[in-house]
Amino acid sequence: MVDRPSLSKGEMEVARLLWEIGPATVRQTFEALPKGRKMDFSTVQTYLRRLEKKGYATSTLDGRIRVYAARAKARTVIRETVDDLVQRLFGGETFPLVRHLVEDRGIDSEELAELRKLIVRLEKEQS
Amino acid sequence: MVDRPSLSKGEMEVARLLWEIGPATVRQTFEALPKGRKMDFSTVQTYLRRLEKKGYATSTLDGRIRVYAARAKARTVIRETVDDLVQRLFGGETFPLVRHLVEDRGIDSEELAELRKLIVRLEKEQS
DNA sequence: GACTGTCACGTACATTCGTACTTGAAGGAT
DNA sequence: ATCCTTCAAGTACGAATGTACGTGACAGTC
Repeated sequence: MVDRPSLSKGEMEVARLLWEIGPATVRQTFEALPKGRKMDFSTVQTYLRRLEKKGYATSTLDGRIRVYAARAKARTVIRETVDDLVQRLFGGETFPLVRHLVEDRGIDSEELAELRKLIVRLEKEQS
Repeated sequence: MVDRPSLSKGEMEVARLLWEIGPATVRQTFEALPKGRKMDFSTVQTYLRRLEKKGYATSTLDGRIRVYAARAKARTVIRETVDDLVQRLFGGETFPLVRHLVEDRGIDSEELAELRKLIVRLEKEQS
């Protein structure tokens, strides 16, 4: 397990874009920003550079254009990040966070149904 | 809605302690650290000071001892913090985080059962 | 009443973060 | 050939962060 410095908030946003759109140039990443999320082109560039330095991405030159690709798997990074949050904000307990999510935030009925299925499945597996 | 600067990771840990043990001195907070979590006494002190400066805590002098108390409600801070994470790491979608939590982390059967009850209740409410 | 431990409070300091500008090369349009 | 656009790469820079030390006041002990 590589031990990477953890992601900063801004880096997280850009990393997510990389996972979403796959290998991409700075411009493509920049353009993948959610509307309403204003961030300078060169800021995106900086984040990508930092992601690479931290080991979360790689890049290659395609001609004179640099293409960045995620290196760490989304799932892994999510696990690490959420673990950290759970430790710090919930003292290591997962459940309160789950409760907060389903109770205090809008989960629509479709998602609720899906979630219920998931739980039933897990309960079966566990027994 | 007071608009506070967001909590840093270290501040989060200490804020959580304050919520957990209620109003407390630096020493009490320090001693409430989970075993294994080594943090200097004066580091705790700094975090408490910063929490106050950011508006998350208040303090009063009791004799010559300063007592800190949480000012922002845990629930609110958790909502803000988790909102931010969901935005950045999941593009605003709550469900993937919930799924990650119940799927990829150890949720024991007791918690699963409780969660199922919770969902059923929410489904009733929603209809 | 000198010594020792405990605080509050101020200060420190390297690192990381957020956010961006500058410079110079390269490629396309005229 | 010249101009504009687009990049890469380097640099910038104040604020926040993690982590802690120093100093001076007070309190309890011998």
